[in-house]
Formats: sequence, structure tokens, C-alpha cells
Amino acid sequence: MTIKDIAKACGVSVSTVSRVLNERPDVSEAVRRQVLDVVERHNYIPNTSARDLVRSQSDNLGVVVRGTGTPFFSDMLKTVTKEIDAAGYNMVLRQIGSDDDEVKAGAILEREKKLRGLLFLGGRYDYTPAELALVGVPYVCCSYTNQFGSLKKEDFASVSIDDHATAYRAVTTLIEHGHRRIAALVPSCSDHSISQLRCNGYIQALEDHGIAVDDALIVESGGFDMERAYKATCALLDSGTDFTAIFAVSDVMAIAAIKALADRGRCVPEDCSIIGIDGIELSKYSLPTLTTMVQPVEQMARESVHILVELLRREGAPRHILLDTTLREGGSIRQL
Amino acid sequence: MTIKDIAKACGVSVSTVSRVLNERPDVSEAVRRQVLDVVERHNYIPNTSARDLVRSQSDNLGVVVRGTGTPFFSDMLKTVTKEIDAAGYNMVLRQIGSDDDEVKAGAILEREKKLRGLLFLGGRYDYTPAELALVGVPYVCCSYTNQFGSLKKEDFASVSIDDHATAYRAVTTLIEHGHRRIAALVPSCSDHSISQLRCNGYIQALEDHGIAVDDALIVESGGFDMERAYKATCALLDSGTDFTAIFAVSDVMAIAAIKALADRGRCVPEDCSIIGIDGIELSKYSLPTLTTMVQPVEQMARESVHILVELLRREGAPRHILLDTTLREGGSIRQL
DNA sequence: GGAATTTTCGGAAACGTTTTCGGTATTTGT
DNA sequence: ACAAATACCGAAAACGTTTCCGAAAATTCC
Repeated sequence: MTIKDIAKACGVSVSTVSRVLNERPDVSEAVRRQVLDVVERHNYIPNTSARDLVRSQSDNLGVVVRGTGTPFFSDMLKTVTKEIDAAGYNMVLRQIGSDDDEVKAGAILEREKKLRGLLFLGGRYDYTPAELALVGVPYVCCSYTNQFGSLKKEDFASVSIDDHATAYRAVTTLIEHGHRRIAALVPSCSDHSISQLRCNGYIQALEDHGIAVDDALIVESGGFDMERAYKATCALLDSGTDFTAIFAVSDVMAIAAIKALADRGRCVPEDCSIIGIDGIELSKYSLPTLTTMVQPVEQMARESVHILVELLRREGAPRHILLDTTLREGGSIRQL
Repeated sequence: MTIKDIAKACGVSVSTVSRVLNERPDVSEAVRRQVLDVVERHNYIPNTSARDLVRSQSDNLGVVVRGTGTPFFSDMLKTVTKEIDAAGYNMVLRQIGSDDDEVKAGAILEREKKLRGLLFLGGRYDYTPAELALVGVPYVCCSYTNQFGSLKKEDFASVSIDDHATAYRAVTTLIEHGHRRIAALVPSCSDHSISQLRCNGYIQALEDHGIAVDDALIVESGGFDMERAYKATCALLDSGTDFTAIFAVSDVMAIAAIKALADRGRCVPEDCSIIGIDGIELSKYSLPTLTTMVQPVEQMARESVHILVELLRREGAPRHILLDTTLREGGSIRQL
């Protein structure tokens, strides 16, 4: 079932059918109706390959994610898929490991799949202009860092939260509850990732409240996963350093920390308070319910693809959206 | 950069370049090397649209998932993506809601994206032959049910666990610990889904051990999500029915149940034992650590795409793989 | 009513591949 | 050394679209 068959069945030319299908104005209403009718009846679907070939472009949007499998990104991915679909594009997904280079991965994907645009979910962008030049399509970065300023505002779009401020607020919350010996559970505080931004927020909050930063209280797990967060917390406990609260960079890490504490006989929040960041669904079902800074995941995902689509339609310049996080009180913080 | 450019640069014809690229035998070693060299230097990538057009087929594998966002399927998806990629195919993902029809979704996807094959992740297959005839490419069902036998063994491939036996084993474990008033937390026991299979395993285990099935102990939440599992557990508690253990159909439901119990002042496992199914990573970090029947997720995912690829290469008939589940002891069961 | 537009449509080229068919070279067999 | 087989390669058609160009038909304008 090709466009020729439809043309024949309608007694018109292929070009006319094509015009109808592409909603071009120069076709009479009568013909349009008839063609549409025949198309419907034969339920004809245009051949994407042929179309892409002649247009020399596809409807593919690349999504490169670092760390699928984490609830946060898997939630994000869920709405991203939906939105991309709704916008009439195809999603081609590439997940990369923690050691991979997102820009390079994006560039390869772009060539392989003839992408129209790219969406980076998570990641660290300390790239040189030369590296960034590898990607030749519009792209938006979601939940990203740009610490070195290697990304030029006018070259790309973004949607994110203010990681520094969010961490600041989380730690301040702990301080307001009377805590002063607050540990930070972070994947790393010098990898130029989001982890570092949040770590800085932690430090800033302490300083602003006249609390000395104790390096022994900053534990670097080496990754966002539960296993390493668990081990890092154990290491902290074993070190003998005393603390009354933990600021965890993500909810999953917070949950792993709670487990580590419990395994060492410490209860949350009686013996130790804890706060996370993300607001994943699971955090509502932990024991105790996790107090956390929730990110508007759905909105972030939605805005991301909307912006990308806008960019592709050449409507307006790249936008940079900063969304608010909100504190959701659970039972994991105790007033001292 | 097209195949013509490469041909020109090599002083050979397009056909020859094409042959080299497709690893056909009838090309001399000298020419092959030269072409490959030029291709490498220009880092030329063939135009997929043109190729797909003339071959009138793509390298797309469709994956339709019911219920992304759940840790189990998101884990599965992770390796599925990787494997499909490694096999040189593209994954096109379609996630469907709980009310959607997977076969129809697959059939639509198949036409839209010119799929070579389909992979169904999760789902209920009580379809008529006519409905199944809609899908015209090889497909494999992973983690599925086929209660009505509408799928003919020779028409498709599958990989799954023995849901009945797994549930049976889980419940038996509770019984062996002295429990006799065991509640079942299930999405539904009559929807022809995996939930129903596991529910039947529960019933069978009780009967085989001489325990009367009490309908009041079977709570149907209406879905696999935490929220409904939580509410269902609350309803069970409110009903006043006494029980000493809960068999949850999935780990996330079990975790939600633990939360519900805790919120009503009941501790696990002191006041109530609980066992789940899935073995998601999170279950290792719940309080207490969840005792659960773990599914070999990675293996399931890997086998699924391997089988699909085999099918596409017409190597051997559709296979049906049944994988083993193993009990992982946590601390959520108490000996009575 | 005739010229000038405008609307509507068909013909044909083009997109970048794969593949069939046939034709030279080259090798093999005797 | 000559025929036959084989290895290697090029020309060209085909895949199903879109789009440019021009032509016919319908409409508008004076």
C-alpha cells in the first residue's frame, strides 16, 4: 500500500495525494476529502524511510541519559517518552555509563540516527567549545551543570532546578531544627556534576549560619547508587565522627543511609535526622517518611521537550528555565 | 557525504562500495581495504532511510511495556536497551497504560515504525486469534500470562518465570515459619494477568497445607502501584480481620504494605511478617530488609532480545524459556 | 469578453541506497 | 594454449516519498 495506490484509487496524481497528506493549501476541498477518505479506508500509513530520505531528515529526537534505572530519571523518562510521542516525534534512547561522555554519545547518536534534536538528561558539561561543536542539532540540557561555563547561553536551552539553592534550603532546614553536626552524603564534591553544586550549597549553608565545615563530615560515595551510599554511610559511622543529621544529595542515597544507620542500631530520626533531594515516590513509603526537597519531575520533562520542539520549529531563541523545588516534610527530621 | 562520494574518492562504483559495506564476498581484498580506509577517514555513515527504503524494512525492534516507572520493568528496560543496541538494532519504545491493549499497541507501532520484531514486556494475553493476527512480525513475550491459551506455542516465543510456583514457594515459606493466617495483597485475582497467576499460587499453597482460604484475607488493590497497595493494606487493617503475615505480589507493594503497617503501629516482622516477589534492588534497603522471591531480571531481558534476534535470523523455532526464581532471605519474616 | 490572476493539479526529478544482470579479467583445467 | 569456470566490478533499475516547474482550469478584474 503506497501513495501510488492511493493516487490510483482516487484518480489523481501522487503529488496531489502527497499534498493532501502534508496539509498543503493548494488542493481543492473536494479532492482533499476524497483522498482522506480513501486513505482512511485503506488505512494507509506513509513510508517513513522514503519520506525521511527525500526530506533528508527524520523525526528522531535523541535522548541521552546518564543513569537510567534510578527512580528519578526513570520517572523523567516516562513523561519524556509520552511528550515526544505526543509531539509527533520518535524517541531514540541512549543510556550511558558514568564514565561515558554525553556530548560524544550525543554526537554519535546524532549521526547514526539522523537526529533532529537532542535532549540530555542529567550530566556534567565541562566541555570545550570544540567538543560541543560536535553536536550539530539543537539540544536542551535537563538537570545539568555547566560549571565551567563551557555552554554558552545562546547556544542551547535548558531546564533545571537551582541545585545550589535547593541544597542550601535542605541544609538550612536541618539547621533550623537545631542541628549543627551535619554530614553530607555526596557522590563527589569535585566532579563538576550536580553533586558538586549541591555540595557547595551545603557548605554555603553551614558557613552562613556560622558553622565550621568539617571535612570529616563530607563523605564521598563515588556514585549515586544505593550500594555505595550505604557503604559510605557505614564508613562514616565507623570513623567515629559524631553527627546528628545527614544531608543526602538524593533520595535513594538517603534511603540507603537510613538502612545503614538502622543496621548499626541507629534510628531515624531519634538518633539521626536525614533529608534528601528529589521527591521520588518511594520517599513517601520509607520508614520514616523521608523529608525531602521535591523536584517537579513531570514539569521538567514536559518543559524540556516543549523547548526542544520550539527550537526545532525555530520559534524563539533558546530558553533557560529554572524551576522551583519545594520542601516536603516527612518524619525523618527531629527537633533538637 | 554519500556512498557516491566514497565511490568517487576510491575510483570505484557505488555498487562496489555498497558491497564492501555489506560484507559481500565478491570484492577483492585490495579494493575492500581501500574502501574501508576511505570510509573510515571520512567517517562516513550510511543513510539509514535510503537503506531501509530499498530493503523495505528497518532495523527497528518495538518494545511495548505496560507500567514503566516500576523498578522491575525499568531494570528490565535497562538491559533490554543495551542488548538491542549491541545486536545492532534500534529500540522503539512504547509504553501503555493499564487500560491499553498491548497487542493493538504493538500492531500500530509495527506499522508506524516498520518494525522487524516486537518485544512485549509484561502483560496479559487473553486475545483472540484474530486480534493476534494483527501483529505480523515475530514477537516474544516476557513476563507474561497466557491464561486462555490464545497464544499458540508455535506462533511466538517467550521468557518468563513460573509465577504460580513462585507464589506457591513464597507462601509456603510463610507457612513453614508457622503462619496460617496469611493475607494476599494482589492487584486483582481475576484479570488474567500475572497477578492472578500468583494469586492462584497463593491459594494452592494454602490448600496443599490444609489451610482454608479466607476471602477476607485476599485484598485486591486494583493495581501494582504503591499508593493503591498502601490503601488496600489500610483497608485490610481496618476490616479487623486478623492475620500474621502478608504475601505481596510484588516488592513495591510489599514495601507499601510495610509502610501502611507501620503507620498503624504494627512492626514488621514482630507484628506481621511479609514476603514479596521481584527482588528489586530497593528491597535490600527497606526496613526491615525484604524477604522476597527474586527474578533474574537481567537474564530475562537478555534472553528476550536474544530469542527475538534469533527469530529474525530465522534460526530455529520459537523457544519458550522458563527461568528460576530464588528465595532471598531478608528480615521481614518471623518464626511463629 | 478578453486579459490577468489565482487556484488546482500532474509530470518528473531527486533523495541514497541495494541488487540484479551482464560483462571483463583472471584463473583453472586439460 | 585454448576452453571453461570463476572472481570481480559497473550500469541501471528500483524503493516510496517530496517538491519544483509548468500547464490547465477557474476566477477575478476592467
